[in-house]
Amino acid sequence: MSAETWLTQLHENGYRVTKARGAVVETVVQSKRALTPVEVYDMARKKYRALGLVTVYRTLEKLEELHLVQRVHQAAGCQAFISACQGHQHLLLCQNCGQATFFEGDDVEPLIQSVAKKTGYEIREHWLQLFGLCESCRNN
Amino acid sequence: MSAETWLTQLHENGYRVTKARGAVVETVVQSKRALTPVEVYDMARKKYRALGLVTVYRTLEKLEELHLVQRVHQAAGCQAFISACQGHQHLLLCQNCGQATFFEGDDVEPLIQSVAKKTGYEIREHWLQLFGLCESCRNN
DNA sequence: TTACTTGCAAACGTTTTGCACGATT
DNA sequence: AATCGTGCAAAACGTTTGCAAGTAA
Repeated sequence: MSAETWLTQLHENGYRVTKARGAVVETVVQSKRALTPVEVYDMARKKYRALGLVTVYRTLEKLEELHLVQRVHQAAGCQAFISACQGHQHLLLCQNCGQATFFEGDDVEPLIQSVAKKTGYEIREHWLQLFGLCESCRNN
Repeated sequence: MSAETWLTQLHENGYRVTKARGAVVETVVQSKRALTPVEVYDMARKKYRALGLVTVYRTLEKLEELHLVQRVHQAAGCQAFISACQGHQHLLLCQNCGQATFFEGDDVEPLIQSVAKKTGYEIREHWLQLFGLCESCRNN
């Protein structure tokens, strides 16, 4: 998905389209890795020098609210964000290069049903992440 | 598992058994919920007043290292810890009362194999958490 | 006795807030 | 013109570190 689409989404939800938001959105859309707010700040400032870190936080907050971005949980912490425009998806992360890949998790449904039955829970959300080595990192 | 077992484990790994560690361990072992360091601190201080927050952090670090405790990732963040004495397990969390239940995730293996095949990844770790309402919270 | 452990205070990095100025609609 | 968004500075927060005193082995 393109940065323009995201900006349109922001606009349609009553938010204004500004240079600062443009730089943040472009940075996150283009990245193949999950980025921390400071990483977004450093990268986006190459596109728009006057950008402030506070604006990065506030923009990421709005993007998360619109489900354009999702949080990535890792051993180091869970302050990293990645583009998530296709709705809820499961993540596969390369422990070497950090590259993130989404995968379909249809197979999770039966597991959820079975756990719900065994435990008496009503399950409302699930969250699955896999970690390993991507093809190109395996070959090095 | 009991607090004594944990303290023995600490001892066998070259760590000393102290009142401070006893209070932290007892608190975490007894809890059915994941606790943040500050929550552990507040609760453990009822058992040992002189306890410092720093010691809680340092003790949780050692317990995590020995795999007696595992980190719980939630929307609010990933600073909560829960007893994890049975090795790697999957968590089911009640969104209302916070109660945590472990469940077997044998069914995850085929999914992992299939993703590995499709993506070319070598998958080394996985991480699955379910969220919902526990039986007693559903009935209220 | 020795080395590990402790609590305190201070440092640190991250995230949030208050505010006057600036920009978008 | 009105409202929303901005960057700055400062505050708040969670976590880590240095250190001298205390404690387990």
